[in-house]
Amino acid sequence: MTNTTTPPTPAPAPIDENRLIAERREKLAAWRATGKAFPNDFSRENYAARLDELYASKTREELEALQIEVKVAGRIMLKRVMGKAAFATIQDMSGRIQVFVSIDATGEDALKAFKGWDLGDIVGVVGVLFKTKTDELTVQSREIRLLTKSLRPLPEKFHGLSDVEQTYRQRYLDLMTNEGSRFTFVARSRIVQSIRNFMTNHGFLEVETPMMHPIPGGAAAKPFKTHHNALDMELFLRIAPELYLKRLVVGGFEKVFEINRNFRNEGLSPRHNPEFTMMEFYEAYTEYRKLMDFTEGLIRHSAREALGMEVFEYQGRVLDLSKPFHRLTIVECIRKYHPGFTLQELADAEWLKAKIMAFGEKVKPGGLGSLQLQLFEACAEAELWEPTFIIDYPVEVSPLARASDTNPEITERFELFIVGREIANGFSELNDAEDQAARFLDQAKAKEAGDEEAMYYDADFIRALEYGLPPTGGCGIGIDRLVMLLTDSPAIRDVILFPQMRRE
RNA sequence: GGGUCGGUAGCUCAGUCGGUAGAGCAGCGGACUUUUAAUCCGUUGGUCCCGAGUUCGAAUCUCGGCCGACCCA
Repeated sequence: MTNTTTPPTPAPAPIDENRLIAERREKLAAWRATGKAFPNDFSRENYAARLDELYASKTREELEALQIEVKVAGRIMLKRVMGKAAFATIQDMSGRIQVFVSIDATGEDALKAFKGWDLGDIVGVVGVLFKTKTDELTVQSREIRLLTKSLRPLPEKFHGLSDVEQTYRQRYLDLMTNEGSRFTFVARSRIVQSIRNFMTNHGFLEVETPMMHPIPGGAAAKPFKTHHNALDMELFLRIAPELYLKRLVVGGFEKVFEINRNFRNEGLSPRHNPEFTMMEFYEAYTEYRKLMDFTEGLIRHSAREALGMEVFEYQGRVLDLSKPFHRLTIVECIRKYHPGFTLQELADAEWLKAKIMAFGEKVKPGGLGSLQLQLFEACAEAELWEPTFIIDYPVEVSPLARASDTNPEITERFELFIVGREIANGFSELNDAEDQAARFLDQAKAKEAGDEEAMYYDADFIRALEYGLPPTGGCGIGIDRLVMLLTDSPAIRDVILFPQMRRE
C-alpha cells in the first residue's frame, strides 16, 4: 500500500546508493508531487506475445482497417526518442512489444513525460495496433501512463546481466534481462506440471508429508538441525520423505507421490544445492522391474511435454531419450567400459581396493558389493551418457530395499544415470518388518562406529511395517537434475531460482 | 578443506614494462515524427574488493583476508 500524497520520509538509507539512483529519486519526488504516483487502476487486457501471435501476420493495410484497440503494460526495456515521437520496447510476462508515442497520437504532454521516464520503469499503454515501415507490430499509443517508477538502473541493455554471482543473488534482474533464464524457469514449471499430470493420470495421490522430522531418515545424508520451542524438541529438516510415504502405503494409500524439497547438510557444487527438489512415488503390488519401465515412461513423457521432443542436445552432445534405456548390473557396467577386467578380478576384494586407488579414489570400508560399487563410481558412472539403469545394488548400502530372492547379498534396486549423473533411485521396498529392524540395527552400529551418514533406528516406522506393508515399489527422481538435462543447464544453480549463497 | 582463475564507473569490459583511470551502454544537456543495441554533438560519473608490505611512485608486484567461478576431496 502506498500513500500517494505523503512522501514516506525519511527514506531509510538503501544499500549501494549512487548518482543514477539519486536522479531517479528526484524524478519520483516530482511524480509524487502530482499526487498520482504508483496508480493501480490500469487494467491490462493484452499480452505482448499473444498480440504477436494473433496479428503479426496481418498486413499494414489490414491492421489499419481493423483498428484493434489494446491495453498492454510492462517494463520499458528499450527507448528510442526522436524530436516529436518516440519508440519504446516494453516487456511483460509473455514477451515484448513495441510502443509508439507521438505528438500527433499521444499528445505533447505525454511525449514530454515519456522522455523523462527511464529504462526499467513500468508503464501502461492504451492504443491501436499498426505496423511500422519495417513491418514490426507496434502499439500506436493514445494514452501512456507511468505505473511504477524504477529507482535502479537496469543492467546493460545489450549484454544483459552476465555477472554470475548477481544472476543468482538478484534473480529478478536475471529474469528481467535474460531470455534464456526465463525460458529455463518456465520449462521447469512445465516439467513439474507434466510429472504431476503423469502421476495423477496413473492414479497416484499427491500428498505432503512433514519437512521437519524428529528422526531424519530415508537416505544416507547429514541433516540440518532445528529446534521447536514450545515442544522443546530437536527436529531435523528432512533428507527424504521415504519413510513417511511408506507409512501412507501401510495406511492404504496404495499409490502416492510427493514433489517437494529435501535438505542435506553438504557442500555446494554445480550438482548440489543444500535444498533440492525430489519427486518420490510409491506403488503397492509392483516391483523394481516394472518400476523401471514406469520411470522410463515418466522421463520420456516430461521431455515430450516440456520440450516437445525426445532427442535433443545436452552441453553440445546429443541425448536420445526415445530409445529403450539400457539396463546393466554394476559388474556388467564396469566390464562394458573396462573389458579387460575379469569376473574373477571383480570378485576379489584386494584387487578391487587396488583398482579403486589406481583411479585416484579413497577406499571406503565395506564388503565385496560395496567395493564393486566404489569401483563403478570411480571408473564407469561418468561414462553413462545414454540413459542407463544400473541394477543389483548391494544390501549393505541399501538398508531400505528388499533383498533379491536369488542372491541375499544384493537388492532389487536400480539407479538411473543420464549424462553421467544420477537422476533416479528406486527399488522394491523392504516390507519385512523384522528384516528392516535388523537393517536399522546395522545402520545404528555403523553410526556408532563413526559413519555420520548412517541411518537412525526409527521405531515408529518399524511399528508401521509390523502392521503390514503390501509388496511395494518406490522411486525418487531428482527434479533439479532432470530440469538441468531438459534445459541444457550445466549447473544446478541455473535451475533453482534462488540457490544457496554465502551471506552477502 | 586443497588447487586454478577472477573482482576496475550503475551495467558490459579494456588497462602495455610499476609512472596522472579508459571505452561502450545507461545518465545529464542539445538536434531529430517510423526507430529497433536508433543516430549525431556535448558532458557528468571511480573506496581500481578490503588490509598490510615493497617502492620515489601500486589498478599493476608480494603477503593476508573477503566474495565468486571452475576443478579436486
